[in-house]
Amino acid sequence: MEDFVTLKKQLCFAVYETAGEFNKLYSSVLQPFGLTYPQYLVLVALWEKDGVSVKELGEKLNLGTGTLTPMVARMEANDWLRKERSKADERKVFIYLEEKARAEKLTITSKVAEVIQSCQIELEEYEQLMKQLNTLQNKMKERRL
Amino acid sequence: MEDFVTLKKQLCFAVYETAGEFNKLYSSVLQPFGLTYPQYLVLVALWEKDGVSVKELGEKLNLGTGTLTPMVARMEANDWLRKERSKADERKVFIYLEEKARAEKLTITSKVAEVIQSCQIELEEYEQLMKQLNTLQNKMKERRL
DNA sequence: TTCAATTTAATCGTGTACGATTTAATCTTA
DNA sequence: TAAGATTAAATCGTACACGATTAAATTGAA
Repeated sequence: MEDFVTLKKQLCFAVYETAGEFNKLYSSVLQPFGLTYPQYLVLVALWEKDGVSVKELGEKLNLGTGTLTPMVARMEANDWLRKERSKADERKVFIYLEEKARAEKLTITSKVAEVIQSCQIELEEYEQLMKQLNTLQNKMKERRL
Repeated sequence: MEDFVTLKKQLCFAVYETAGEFNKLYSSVLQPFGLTYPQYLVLVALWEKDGVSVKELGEKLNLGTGTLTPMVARMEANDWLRKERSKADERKVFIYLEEKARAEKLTITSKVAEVIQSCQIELEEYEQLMKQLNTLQNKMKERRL
């Protein structure tokens, strides 16, 4: 009558674990490029839309400046991107991809796609998971107003 | 023909985001108890089985000593648990719940359950997600041998 | 027009998380 | 049984991640 609370039964833990697995899997692919998994997500966001402010990037990735500022600095040091303070509004800092990021895009995304393919995830399963995770997220976001 | 690579289409990002949402949701519940979300997971593991070695705890949570050692130290400082070096094998360190952790168990788990309930997650959806996440994890684990 | 509210990033402190190395204890095997 | 292999935990260095605070620029209302 008591132990409903076990790790294996917790959805939160399943998500936590899966996120960890993705992190490890992607890291192994990205390491040769000198990229971490979160840094790769930044690149994906910028490949999608270049020249965004830190705020906008943060909204896309659900990250605050406490995380982004140092991460962007590291990526700048590694020539992935460049920061530029806006002339029009000096509070804003825009982030632009560097040549290296554009040049390596195809190589990196191909390698990543290759590894994901090799996991044999059915398209149907993939899409259903995406949908369910989104519904779940929305419910949690609503919950905390 | 090109931009299949967008954040919103990436399963890895959906999982990453969802994990973040869980973290924030749980944190808001746990903060009054002076617990972080990962620390709560440690408690769940110990409520399930008390008196385990650091290694065993790490296997259950998918965490290494680089993460666990300092975390356990903090939880020890906050009277949630106690460390004890094994007499039989002095390499091993066993972890035991303290009174505080046993006493607060019901209060904590009730509060957590309450918040999760309020998210209105259907049982069917919950179980399907669990199942799919597990299959996904297994595929990724297999992939990296 | 000025000064208080807001916005944007940077900074700070704490807490995971991971791979690699180190140290100490135990086990193996020649 | 002594040396080498293995195991367990601690330690180290790096990199997120978050909430709170700070500092500077902009906006807006009296």
